[in-house]
Amino acid sequence: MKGVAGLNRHSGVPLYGQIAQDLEAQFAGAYEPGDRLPSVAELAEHYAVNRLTVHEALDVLVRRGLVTTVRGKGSFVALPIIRWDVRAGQDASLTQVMGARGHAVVNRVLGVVEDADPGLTGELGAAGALQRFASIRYVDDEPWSITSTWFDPDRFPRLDVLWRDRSSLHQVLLQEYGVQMKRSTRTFAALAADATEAEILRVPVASPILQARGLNVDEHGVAIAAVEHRFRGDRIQFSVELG
Amino acid sequence: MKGVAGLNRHSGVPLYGQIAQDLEAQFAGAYEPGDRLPSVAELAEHYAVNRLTVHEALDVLVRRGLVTTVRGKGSFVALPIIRWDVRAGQDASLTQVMGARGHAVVNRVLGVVEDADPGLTGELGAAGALQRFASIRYVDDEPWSITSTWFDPDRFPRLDVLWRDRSSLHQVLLQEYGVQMKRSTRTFAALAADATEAEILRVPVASPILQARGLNVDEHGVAIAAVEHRFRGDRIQFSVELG
DNA sequence: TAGTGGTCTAGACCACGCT
DNA sequence: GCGTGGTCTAGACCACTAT
Repeated sequence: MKGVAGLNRHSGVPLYGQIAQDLEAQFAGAYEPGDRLPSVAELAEHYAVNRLTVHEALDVLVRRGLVTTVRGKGSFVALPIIRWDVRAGQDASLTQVMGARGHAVVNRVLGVVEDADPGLTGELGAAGALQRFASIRYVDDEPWSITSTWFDPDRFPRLDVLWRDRSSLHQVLLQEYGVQMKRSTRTFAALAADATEAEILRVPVASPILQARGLNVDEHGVAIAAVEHRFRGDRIQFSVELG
Repeated sequence: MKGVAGLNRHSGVPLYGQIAQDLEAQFAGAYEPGDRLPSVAELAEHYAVNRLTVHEALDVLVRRGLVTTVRGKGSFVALPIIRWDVRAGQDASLTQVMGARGHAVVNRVLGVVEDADPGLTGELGAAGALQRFASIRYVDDEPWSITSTWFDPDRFPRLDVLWRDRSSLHQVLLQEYGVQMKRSTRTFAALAADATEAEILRVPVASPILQARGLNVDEHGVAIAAVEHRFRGDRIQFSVELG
């Protein structure tokens, strides 16, 4: 069974690319999501290439989200991607939407720091420095997004204490300050995860990240918070009604 | 100058990751965008590691868009990312916006095929199969996005002929059919480029792609086209004012 | 202990750009 | 021809999982 798959060493296409393509083609039919692939050693023998070459092929598929590798266990066809529409309208927070569907959403506040970003301070109409909250959102114990939220501490005193380990910021604002927070503007970009983000979100370095930045306002349209979300690209999409 | 950079072989962090971090840190200060980095061989000697290990470090930075490598020439600090806000409101097409700023926008129609996607057919209220236009958008001769656009051929007969090699679809629709096309809904996701997309957009495989799907409507709010853009993540961001 | 994927080395050859 | 990055091999060692 050597070289049976028809690898071409002089086609200009690297062997690991050909192997990745060959494996991907088999995912439609021969493999089910969750199936274990042959081990690196077995694949290396099957394709008659070095183990490293197989590893590079798997690396391509891992970065594309088609394969998951676990050290000591094996390589697996990735589970079908669960995409959630975070419909942009109104006041529906992810915590509420997902909670209604029976998912456990936990928001963990990592910490609060002073941040004197002049642009954001102006947008929020603050007099002094802002408080920046860093938090991670987990859905069913899986990390989904990293969020930075900037508030004016003069407008929301003691928020750093009140928001500690409570899932929903929306709830805290409503119950403690009587403020109904809504999304106002959002800017979307596709980024690649750096080492820190990758570790927090448990994805490979350089995985796609959907970045959503913008402003949140109260019921009178007054800006009360600046937000930056970094969603795992394999878990979230964002829907918007325009104009 | 061997091992001078303080690489730690027993920290659990792979050497290529440490090297990537070390290089990235130097980009703020020691290097300017466009500067050539030392060659792989020089870096290997500097860090006292194998060439392959350096290559893996550069690979991380390339995938994150921080470094560009050119075979036969060298590795270079990537040029500053030009991000363009495609403000979502109204009828402003990218062609118009960029043209007004002095950039040459060319839209090349790759081809037209029949596509009987039942979901899209229903959304467009079409009776029969749709026409799917595949096109690539170039800004200053650089590929920026791959677009698929679905039309009802009964509503826009001969569009496949009229839109060949004309930059602006908006213009064609306005001049030939008297229709003012606007964006209606958009869904954003972050994906990883597959081999085909990567080649067309001239980016590495698995680079971040900002996918925007949705509907376009005429001045009466009637759906006339379904659209899917795949933007290079390093070239485009999308801004939206929410309701 | 055996099997898995992850990293690293030394060395080789290739494709490409420049001079 | 020479230097560049890209690919590939053979072999080694490691970290982790399961039994």
